[in-house]
Amino acid sequence: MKTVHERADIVPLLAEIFRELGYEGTSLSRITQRTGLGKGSLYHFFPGGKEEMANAVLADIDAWFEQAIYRPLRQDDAHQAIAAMWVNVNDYFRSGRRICLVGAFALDDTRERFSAAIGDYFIRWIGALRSALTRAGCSEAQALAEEGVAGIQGALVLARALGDELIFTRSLETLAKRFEAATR
Amino acid sequence: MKTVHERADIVPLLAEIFRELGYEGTSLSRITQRTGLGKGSLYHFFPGGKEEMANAVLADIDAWFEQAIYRPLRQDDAHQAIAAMWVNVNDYFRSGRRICLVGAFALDDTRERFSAAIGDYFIRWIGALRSALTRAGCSEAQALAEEGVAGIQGALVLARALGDELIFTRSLETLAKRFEAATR
DNA sequence: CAATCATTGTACCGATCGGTACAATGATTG
DNA sequence: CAATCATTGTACCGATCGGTACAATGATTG
Repeated sequence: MKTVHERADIVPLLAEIFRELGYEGTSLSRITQRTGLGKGSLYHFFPGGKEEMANAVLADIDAWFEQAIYRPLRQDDAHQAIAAMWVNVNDYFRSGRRICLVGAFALDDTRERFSAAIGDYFIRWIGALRSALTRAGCSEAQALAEEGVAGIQGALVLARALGDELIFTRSLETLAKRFEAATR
Repeated sequence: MKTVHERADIVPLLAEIFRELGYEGTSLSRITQRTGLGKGSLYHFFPGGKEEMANAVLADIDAWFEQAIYRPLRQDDAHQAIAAMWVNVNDYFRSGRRICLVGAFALDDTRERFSAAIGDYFIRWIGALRSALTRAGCSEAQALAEEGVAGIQGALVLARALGDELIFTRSLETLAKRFEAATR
């Protein structure tokens, strides 16, 4: 028997595995188990092996954030885009049950492998958020944008460390209020 | 030739290795290289292997935070203790060049192995900080304490991701100002 | 229908993994 | 000085690592 897959369907599965196990903790045998794809298929779609898989995942994540978060922040109504960001981020990270793969990669030496993609992700997020804040009339837009993105990353760490979903959503609400106060 | 070591001298070396490579990324051969200790010594001091080494590191970290951060926050003058916390944290994390091992462990599935120690670390940090904030007259002490600890963790992620030391120190200063505004 | 070619499963590779066994070493103790 | 015992270096273990080779499969194309 032979099941045929498409590369695009595999990337989200890989993302979830890397998220749970980290780059070093993700072995090809685990990938085989959880995706149902043999090594033949895996290396057919990703000739560069594990590193190419991780790069594909990072590109996929970047594309999602670009269309769902960054672009609205840059182009749409500033207040609405910022408000939408909190909602979308809460959904995307499943109220803190899901972590940010980019943030996790940044913490250990897998950062060296993907430093360009990792730096880009945060630079663009902060930049887009600063843009919206500036348009909304915030005077210290850069500092507040950094604080917002850092706050989200920190809330993810706390939520995972405490096994507490509520703390993530609660942290986002606190940040949202602070942003509202700074843009009126 | 034979060099004799003590267990207490090894733990900080192990801490630095785990910090850089993560739990899964830290192999015994890397430990051997960087500590200069052979497997014989390593398993003599830590019969439980890698897991016992990580536990020893976590206990060491906990002890340092207890005496340098938590206890002052609980017992000393609230304003002074909070102000000292920002300084000590900035030093300890080397302005963001060093990461928080506990936070990093929380993000992937090494959390399962050490969940008790990881949860404890953050519970006690937040608790001690809340205690100081309450004594200083802050009305929303719990929320602000969570925001402070999360802010530090997030700032570490950002500093590493951007390879920017300044952002960490700057984030701490922003948090410090917010705390001062809330306690007067 | 025949030929092509993307996709797959399996067998296999050397290197490294975490861990064990144990004799040699040498400081400490009586 | 002799005996003890913590500490060490080395050889070795099976399991798993990431990766390669390649024949078999089967959908797509002409």
